[in-house]
Amino acid sequence: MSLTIAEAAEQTGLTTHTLRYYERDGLMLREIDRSATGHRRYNDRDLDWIGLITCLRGTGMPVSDVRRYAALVREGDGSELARLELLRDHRLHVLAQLAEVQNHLGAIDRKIGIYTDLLENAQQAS
Amino acid sequence: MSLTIAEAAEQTGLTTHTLRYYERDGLMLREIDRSATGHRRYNDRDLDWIGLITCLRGTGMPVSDVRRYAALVREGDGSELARLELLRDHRLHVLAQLAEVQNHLGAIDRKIGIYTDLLENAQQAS
DNA sequence: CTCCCCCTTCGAGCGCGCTCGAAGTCAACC
DNA sequence: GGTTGACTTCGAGCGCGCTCGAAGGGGGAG
Repeated sequence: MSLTIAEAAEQTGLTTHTLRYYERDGLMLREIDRSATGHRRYNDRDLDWIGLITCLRGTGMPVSDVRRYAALVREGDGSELARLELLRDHRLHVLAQLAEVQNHLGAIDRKIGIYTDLLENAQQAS
Repeated sequence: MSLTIAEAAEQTGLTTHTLRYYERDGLMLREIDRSATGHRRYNDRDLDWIGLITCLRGTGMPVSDVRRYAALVREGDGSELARLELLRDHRLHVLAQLAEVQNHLGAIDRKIGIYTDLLENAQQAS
């Protein structure tokens, strides 16, 4: 139940470079365990946390905010409200961004409709 | 019905810097008209086109693909199918990206639920 | 013992999409 | 005539998030 960095990379879909980068940039909850020879060993909790990072990053949260969130979790008891607020703020950003993308997508779909009709008519005419 | 670059920026929500950048990077359909003194004058068609660029960029299309699309439009008759394919490809990317974001958002919402419950119970206990 | 591969750290580099600043022109207003 | 301010071009710079390469250390297979 502990993975090398290469295995963790495979599992999470990130690269080993990115995993090390997240760690040195303070996004991880703690320093990753090491084997006797100094190699990183990722456990289940590490992978869960990386999963959460992926959700946050994948919805556009800046690395700096992920770092802040990680710091709150590291603080432990008492920071729950701050964490909740951070997540709720982010949620609103994501919803706004989704609405905007869907709006833009609607315009693109209309454009696609125009070209589709145009080409269908051209085919009929030929 | 022709706007200065500052007015066009205001209308489109872009900056004057970005408008010039789009032009020199080949995203516009043609060179923008100039006043007697060499100042840019944006007309309605320019603004419509910038609106489309905004939709494409706002849904994550890379500048290089917008440039390709603009080149196809400039080519004129005969490029309609290529334009349609480009838009359809992009549409699929957007849909995939939306699905991923919504998926990630679900995980975040569950996390928010956990913290919300936690804090409600804490409040009851106090 | 050698080979090979995966790991380590550190710091530099990169790709994208702007973003900015310098230096200059011109028109309008006081 | 001087000042202000919006515009011009050009090229450099920046912020983000990785991404990569150099240089070196084990450790297991043959």
